[in-house]
Amino acid sequence: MTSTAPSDAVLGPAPDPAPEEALTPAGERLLEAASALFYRRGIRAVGVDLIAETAGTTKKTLYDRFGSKDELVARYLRRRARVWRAFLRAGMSDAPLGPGRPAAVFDVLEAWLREQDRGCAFVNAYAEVGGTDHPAVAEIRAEKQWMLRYLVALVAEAGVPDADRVGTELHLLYEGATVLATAAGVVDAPARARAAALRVLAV
Amino acid sequence: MTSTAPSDAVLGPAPDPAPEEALTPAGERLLEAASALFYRRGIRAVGVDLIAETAGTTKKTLYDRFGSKDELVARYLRRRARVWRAFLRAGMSDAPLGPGRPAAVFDVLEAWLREQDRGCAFVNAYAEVGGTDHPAVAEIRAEKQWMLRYLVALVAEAGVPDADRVGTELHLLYEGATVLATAAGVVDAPARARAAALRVLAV
DNA sequence: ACGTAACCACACCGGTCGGTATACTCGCAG
DNA sequence: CTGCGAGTATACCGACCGGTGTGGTTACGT
Repeated sequence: MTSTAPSDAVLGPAPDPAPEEALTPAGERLLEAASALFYRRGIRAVGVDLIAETAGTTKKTLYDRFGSKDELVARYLRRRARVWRAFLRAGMSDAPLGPGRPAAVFDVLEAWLREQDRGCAFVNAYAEVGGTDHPAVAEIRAEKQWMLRYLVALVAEAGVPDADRVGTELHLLYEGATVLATAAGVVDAPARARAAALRVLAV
Repeated sequence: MTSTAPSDAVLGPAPDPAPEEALTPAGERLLEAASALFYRRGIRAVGVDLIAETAGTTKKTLYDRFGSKDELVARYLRRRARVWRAFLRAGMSDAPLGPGRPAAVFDVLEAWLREQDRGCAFVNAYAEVGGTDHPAVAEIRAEKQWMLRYLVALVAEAGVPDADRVGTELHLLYEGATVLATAAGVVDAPARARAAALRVLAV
């Protein structure tokens, strides 16, 4: 593809596809309403009655489309991963090439967190379903793994040596920045992480 | 005091006291049961009936002692902060002096996470109550701020320049390691963070 | 003309939620 | 001896939980 994303050669068989099964109009409204509510208030705090009402439809339709609340939660996370990846790739297309390029991820993160003030939906979801066999657990693991792979590939393409180690360290900074910006209210956490990233990249 | 903890001179008026109001025996059992259940399963997933039953007492006693579930949650977090700080200080007493000393925090974190497999109780709690006026929010903010101050003081005492900036970067790595070790299942995240910390400390 | 997928309105289910009320027993300090 | 704080046992409250069932209305493809 283009230089705006790590290549498949580095990433291995792109673990991204899964073309998102189509939804009926009411199903779409339900997923939209559920996503907003789950993210803002948490999963267990939101009942299926509220979701159906917000979507302007009924519980019957919700269960016809998604089967269970748990599956709806998994769908919510799967879609959110797709949205974040699109946002990230779009933001990275502006970033200049060179060894400092991976640090641009933190600029994208900063912009993202300006709108997404409840932090990482996956970390939040894991707080509620971790340690169970909830179908969301797999989506959470997948997202974190994807992000690590993306960062490692970015570092490798930037020509920085030791891509595996450096990519992992960027991942640590990325997660730390998200958590501190949100739970601790440290608004400049992404900027701080970006500065640290440049040092880790030895630029 | 001793060299096992940042001094008050660096930390400012130690924000640690609050001697923990005493509890009756039944109250103690309730808080103990609630702590274990909240941490393992999440706050909203645990009902007051289960807490009372696990503690071998009744809901009546729970509400006599704590007034509400929300207050019990806040107490749970307040106590947990105290336990973590004691664990941290005890672990740091073994760490050698010198510019690499702050990195020992990640050894302590690794040991802590070997037993605490649901990650950071404060991050998890924030996922459930963030964005509300829940009394737990203040405890969460306080814990994160305490940890930042502790790290900055550690860095300063180790004689590393730019303590404020470096302490913040260690904080990012610390939070990142906790989140990745838990939600992403990256078991060596604390070790990776420790290595990155040494580089940030320019040792 | 017929089947069917999508949707809506609404009623219903057992169970659990946080929280309150009543009534009783015990040990202890005045 | 009395009063009180602590605790136990149990019943109750309205609200909400996730999930199901019934019946009826459109619109569309064959």
